Amino acid sequence: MSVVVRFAPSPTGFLHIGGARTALFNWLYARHEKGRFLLRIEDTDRARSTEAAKQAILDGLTWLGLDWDGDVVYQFERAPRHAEVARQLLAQGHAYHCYCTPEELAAMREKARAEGRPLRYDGRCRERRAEDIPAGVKPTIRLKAPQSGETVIGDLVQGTVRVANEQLDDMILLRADGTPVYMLSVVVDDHDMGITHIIRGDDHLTNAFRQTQLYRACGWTVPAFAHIPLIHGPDGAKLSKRHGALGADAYRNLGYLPEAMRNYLLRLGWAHGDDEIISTEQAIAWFDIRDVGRSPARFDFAKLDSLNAHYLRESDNARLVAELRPFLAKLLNKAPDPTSEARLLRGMDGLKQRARTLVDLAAAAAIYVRSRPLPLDDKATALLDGEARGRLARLAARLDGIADWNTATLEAAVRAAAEAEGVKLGAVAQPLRAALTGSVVSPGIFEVMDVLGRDETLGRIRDVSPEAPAGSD
RNA sequence: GACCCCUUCGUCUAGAGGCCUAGGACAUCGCCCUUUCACGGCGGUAACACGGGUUCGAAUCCCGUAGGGGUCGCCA
Repeated sequence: MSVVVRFAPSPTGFLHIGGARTALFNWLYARHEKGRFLLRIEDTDRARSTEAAKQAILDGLTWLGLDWDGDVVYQFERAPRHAEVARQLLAQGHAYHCYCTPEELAAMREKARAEGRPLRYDGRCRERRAEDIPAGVKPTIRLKAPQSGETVIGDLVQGTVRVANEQLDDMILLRADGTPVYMLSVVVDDHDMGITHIIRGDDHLTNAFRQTQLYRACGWTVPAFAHIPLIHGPDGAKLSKRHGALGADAYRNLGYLPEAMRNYLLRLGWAHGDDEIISTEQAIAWFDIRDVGRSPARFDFAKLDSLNAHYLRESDNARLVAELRPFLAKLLNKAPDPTSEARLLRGMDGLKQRARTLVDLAAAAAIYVRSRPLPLDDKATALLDGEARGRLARLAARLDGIADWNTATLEAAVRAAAEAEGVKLGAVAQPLRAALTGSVVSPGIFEVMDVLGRDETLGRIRDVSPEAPAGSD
């Protein structure tokens, strides 16, 4: 039997990190098994579902490279079919009308809570006689669930989990207004879509029992379940926004690469021996839902950062230049011009090994994009005292005489200058870096000069020279 | 409260009775490389929640305790 899985988010918010991992695991399992990965938008909550949230989810999946098969299924459109199944169950005697009002139900729960009993519906409408039916009350339809015995699910991640049927009550299938509830919609859709494996968050584990009862009542095959642990914050509690409970777009804006996100999320709860850097191809080849761990993992930005730094270093330079555009535009309030982009491409090898995110990279890359005169940060300013500026002026004359402008000739010139001044290389190189980059941290200085070219290099040095105050050129 | 699940270095994890003096990665500390910062290299600190069993032998199996999490809607 071919595997069919689905990712079924409700469009009431962005694609958060937990959902992204659920989608990843479903996608990997489908690709590994050469099955199908379907997408269903659970938009039955009309009040909370929004078009923007739906789009954010689709964009998030696309950005992460998790492509789905076939058309997106919208659950709301299938409400008539869900209602039909409920009425069918009613006709077959597997469900019944319940005339209890929300107020009665609330009172029932309150009483149970006060008496320390489980908060379950007592099934009082199961045997309600015709003359007892209150006038003017629209009934809901409830599942007539087994009252004894136990319901067992064989979960691919959690193992065999069983619960006594007394713990489960008769759930509502169809609301008084005739609309289906989530539990019904999910089961009907999963069945109709031919889902063979339901891979979802652990928070649905208890739902699996009720859904199993529903599958049985309908006479349908129960799919395999795999409830994956939730992602927690650094403190072990629920993931908060500050700790990473962000939408996919937020991670994108934070400068993370989709392949880094995939690798990080994959290793949260799943491992393949000691492997840490895992390509998507390897992930597909190795992934098995049975290898997912049972304990929840904590989200750790530091590890994500290190993975991102790795993928940044591995990235193609041209791609990075392109990825950098929006970050640079935001940082400098202008898009890089062609000259800058050419410099970025040449200087990328030196830049990318120093960054953890695209935001870092943009900040470092700004040295090739900013126009003169460069703003100097505090440390650079402190470094450029009168003595240093004097040395730079003398260095400029020496550089001007270089016939062939490349890292080797530049290094030779700067070293010769330091020697002539009777100082260590750093005493010349650091002020030079300050003048050329406005900072005391940058890629190798000879590389910077090479990328900048003769005119820009000399210009930037002149900007800080004693004779020509910054900003005069 | 009831039911269910979880528990190896700070974090993610390897580990499926002897290969464990518990391995890797991130983080952290130190050293090397070095014009800065990174990268890279080398090395260090650091964990089987606790208590009982079972067994010749337990991180691995069983029971209990503690801690954490999830679920108990005419939300999804």
